[in-house]
Amino acid sequence: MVIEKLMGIDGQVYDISLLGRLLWFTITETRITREELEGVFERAGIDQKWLPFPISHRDAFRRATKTMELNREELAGGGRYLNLLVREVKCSPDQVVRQLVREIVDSKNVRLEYKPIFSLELNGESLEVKELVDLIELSRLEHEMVQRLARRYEADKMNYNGRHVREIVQRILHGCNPVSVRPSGGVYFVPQKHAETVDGLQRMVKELSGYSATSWKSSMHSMPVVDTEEQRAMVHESLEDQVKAASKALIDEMAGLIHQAEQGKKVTGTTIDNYLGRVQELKAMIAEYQEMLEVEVIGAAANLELARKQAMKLLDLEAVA
DNA sequence: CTTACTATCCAATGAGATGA
DNA sequence: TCATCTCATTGGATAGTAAG
Repeated sequence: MVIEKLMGIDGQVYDISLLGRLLWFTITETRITREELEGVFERAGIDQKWLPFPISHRDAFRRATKTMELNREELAGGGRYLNLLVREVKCSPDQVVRQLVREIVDSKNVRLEYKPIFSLELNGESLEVKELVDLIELSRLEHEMVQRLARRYEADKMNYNGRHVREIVQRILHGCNPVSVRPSGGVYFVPQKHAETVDGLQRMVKELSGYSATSWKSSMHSMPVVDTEEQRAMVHESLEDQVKAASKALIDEMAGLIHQAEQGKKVTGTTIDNYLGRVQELKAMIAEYQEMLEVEVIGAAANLELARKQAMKLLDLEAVA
């Protein structure tokens, strides 16, 4: 039982028992360099072990070229639309080649024109752009896209984006055994014992909001969940749903593996360890919540037991092989 | 072969347009 | 005014792919 002092709106301080926190966040498009990110971690008091891997040139090249794509830009004259597509042509350890393809949809004459117009190459770390058609033929839009590429690539090499940041947040949150309160995520309950980590996350997201690339800022909010019957029921119900869903996902995945194994495909020990690990993780989570809620999580536990049995069956398969 | 990462799909959501 | 739709955005899940 966790007792906290909370000030009521009447200014009085009350002793209140807290179950945990309800938290929600949104991470908007972000541009942040690794150095800046290290600074954010430092100031928020987050362990540097959660830092992402350095950005690879290859990925930066892929992201930068991907932004050259266009969808249904209406052309002068009417009835004709321009699409720009980026397609990968070659990928080897020292070179990536992509081509920018012009697709013109002509709805009046019911025709499709399709033509590679640029070759975009990454040789080692350096970007090279070669035109495949006469420059005269190029439209203003196409010119712009190509001109923007070099800067885009430099920027993407230096900066992590919103997706990266979201992943960092989620990885850290995962360690707090969160329960999604809404079916598709977005709002999480986190037990009080992880309140410190949640505080750290909130500090981190606040710092990160300074690096949002849009007018919308990243944000994370949380509010205390007071220990009442009603709140316990809310957490319990969400937990049951989540563990059932997670167990089912595990069972289905393992069923697929067992099927493959029966077809003669090898199932490696590490794959099985991976599943057993996930079963253990869920089990630990149920244990944590059972202790906290002082209830038996019966339905979910039963499902998890099924998952565990299936994992054991996988183990048997491995033993035979 | 495993791991990391991107692209892509799907569902939920909310704003705005449209029409009865 | 209200119901219905379309579109864009967001988060989650997953398949495919290249590096190590």
